[in-house]
Amino acid sequence: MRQVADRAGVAMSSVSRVLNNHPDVSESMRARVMTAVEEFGYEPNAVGQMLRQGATKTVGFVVGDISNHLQAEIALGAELALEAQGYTMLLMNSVNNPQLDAEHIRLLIRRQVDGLLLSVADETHRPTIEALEAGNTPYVLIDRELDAQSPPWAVTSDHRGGITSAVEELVGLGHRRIALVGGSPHVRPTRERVAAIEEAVARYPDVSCQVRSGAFTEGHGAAATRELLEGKLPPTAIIAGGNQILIGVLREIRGRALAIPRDLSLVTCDRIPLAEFLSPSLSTIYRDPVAMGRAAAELLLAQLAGQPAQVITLPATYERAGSCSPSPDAVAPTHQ
Amino acid sequence: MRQVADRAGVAMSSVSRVLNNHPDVSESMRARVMTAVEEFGYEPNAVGQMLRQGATKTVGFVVGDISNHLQAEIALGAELALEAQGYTMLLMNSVNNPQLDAEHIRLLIRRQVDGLLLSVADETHRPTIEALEAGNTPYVLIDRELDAQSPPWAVTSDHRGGITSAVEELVGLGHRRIALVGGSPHVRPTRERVAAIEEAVARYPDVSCQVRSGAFTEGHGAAATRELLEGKLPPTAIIAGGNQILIGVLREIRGRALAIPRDLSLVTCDRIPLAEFLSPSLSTIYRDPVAMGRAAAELLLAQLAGQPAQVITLPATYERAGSCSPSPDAVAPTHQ
DNA sequence: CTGAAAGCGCTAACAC
DNA sequence: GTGTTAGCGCTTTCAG
Repeated sequence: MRQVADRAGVAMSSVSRVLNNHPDVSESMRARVMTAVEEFGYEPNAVGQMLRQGATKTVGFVVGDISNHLQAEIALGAELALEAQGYTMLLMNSVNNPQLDAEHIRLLIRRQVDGLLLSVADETHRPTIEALEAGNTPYVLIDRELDAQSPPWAVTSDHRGGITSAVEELVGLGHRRIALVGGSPHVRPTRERVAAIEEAVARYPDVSCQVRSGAFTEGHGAAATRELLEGKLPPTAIIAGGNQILIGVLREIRGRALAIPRDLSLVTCDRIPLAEFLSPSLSTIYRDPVAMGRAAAELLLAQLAGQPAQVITLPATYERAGSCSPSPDAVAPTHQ
Repeated sequence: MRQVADRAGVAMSSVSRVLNNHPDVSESMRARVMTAVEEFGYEPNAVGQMLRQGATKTVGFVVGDISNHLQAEIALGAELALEAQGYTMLLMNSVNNPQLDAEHIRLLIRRQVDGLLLSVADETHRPTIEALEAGNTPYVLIDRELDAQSPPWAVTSDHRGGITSAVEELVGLGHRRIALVGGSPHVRPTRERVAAIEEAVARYPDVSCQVRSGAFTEGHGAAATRELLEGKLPPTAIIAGGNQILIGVLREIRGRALAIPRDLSLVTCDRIPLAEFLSPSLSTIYRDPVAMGRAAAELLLAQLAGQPAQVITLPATYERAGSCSPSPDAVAPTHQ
């Protein structure tokens, strides 16, 4: 910038004013400066600006695993919304390790991000909460609830609504034993889904549910499914609580040569690209992850603009497809 | 930091030395400083360090669309490798818009990233190349070839190997008309695949291929498939050049109620999570995207360390599955 | 309307 | 070993 100023024969402050569209600049000044800028192909150094202005126009995103389609779409939605407002996103994968969550939060705060978007692996992990409260960097939670001091800013999904609709349909189809293979119990989605299925089932005296929380992994999906199917009263319908879990569930079902939906009805949470081509197609509790990411970004920007805390809840809707059919129990007794 | 120095009764430079593990610090100094650091919970401001040191320990990643599973895994591999060396990743989605690629490159350079990882949408887009040559920020191409001045740093996939194996198997199964539904012709993967299928087919006088390049979209996948199947000599085997294209191809095939592999054999490029549960399972030309991302990150770090330019090529291997069977042409003439 | 000067937080020379 | 000082690139008072 010094170069540009010298070349144009003006002070650095004038160059700065021109580049920042300050109102008090004469046309002649603007012209001379711009000529010099073009001549050198000068581009302002953003790090200098950050230091001076105390703002980095950068947002940190702590995500479990970007290779998970749901999280990738959330990240996409957030990135696009942030970019539209001149912000850039620093992405850190915590591979569902709560310890890494906390380290990443600290690192991002040291890097002076203006705000954080958080989809942490464990809401109860103390170091995570401490890292957040030590810095006073604004943050928005993505489908998480933290036991923190400050009023919560978050975008959440209406998992209860989705699960409730699914359970009602399954009960209507005659299912009396429904299972949920959930992910980590330390995050909101699992807790909400568990609560919802238990409440929904409680409304029908002859319907029961079995819940297997654990982790958002194929391994847990498979192990829980095995356990359920080998139990004394195996469920006639299973709800898989996420993409990775679904894969484990499907693997176990395939290994037992069970036919969906004849032997077992299946519902999954969150859409996944090829699902429409499975036969039968999968009943899905859908939410719009790009919209979630966008909403999270907008909440963060609102927070940065000084607005009061708010939580946005987005819908999760049950979409019936071919993987659910009347329970064998409901039809079998009369025909066999 | 001033606070910490005052509290410990030492100079700021001493605090800096302690925090950076400079060899020439006495134990007593270290102790006093650390006490003060703990007391205030002091964390160094990375922006100050960046400005002073002229390095940001940040790498920019320009990606087409992070919600594409292949690219998400590449990003994951890169991020993990970078983080291990203390680098952080700025992610920008260009939604396959070459103009955005160029803008993102300029923005990242203004932000003083130490290097760039690039998976641009169009290798021939002049502004992209100009943005790269204007800054002299090191970069590594991810499966791209750019007509630039500097010697190329890149990680590439051996698409030729993968396509060649696939074609050979299909020919062995009796297929004589093979089609490739490719993505954008302005990127290396498409060019390599096209060249490979044409070369492979040229070795068999009675085998021909049809190529439909276009875009990495479901729409192109569907449109190209329709065109091929409605043509005079429809192919008996199709190779889909990517995840999105695959979806379009499958949609079109489903719409025509064709059975795979009876009516049509299908091969796809790049693994996608649920593919193993399709029936039949999909023959796939596989490459390890996490390894690609890791390799790209390592190349960039090598470049930053002053090593000479290199290109790493990773394998793409054909994995046979249920979606390929003998051609109807090969068996039909004798039996009908 | 424009220039001079201070300073954001940090580290690396250079003195002592 | 430790302190002093300068300056990374920028913007923003404050004077004029």
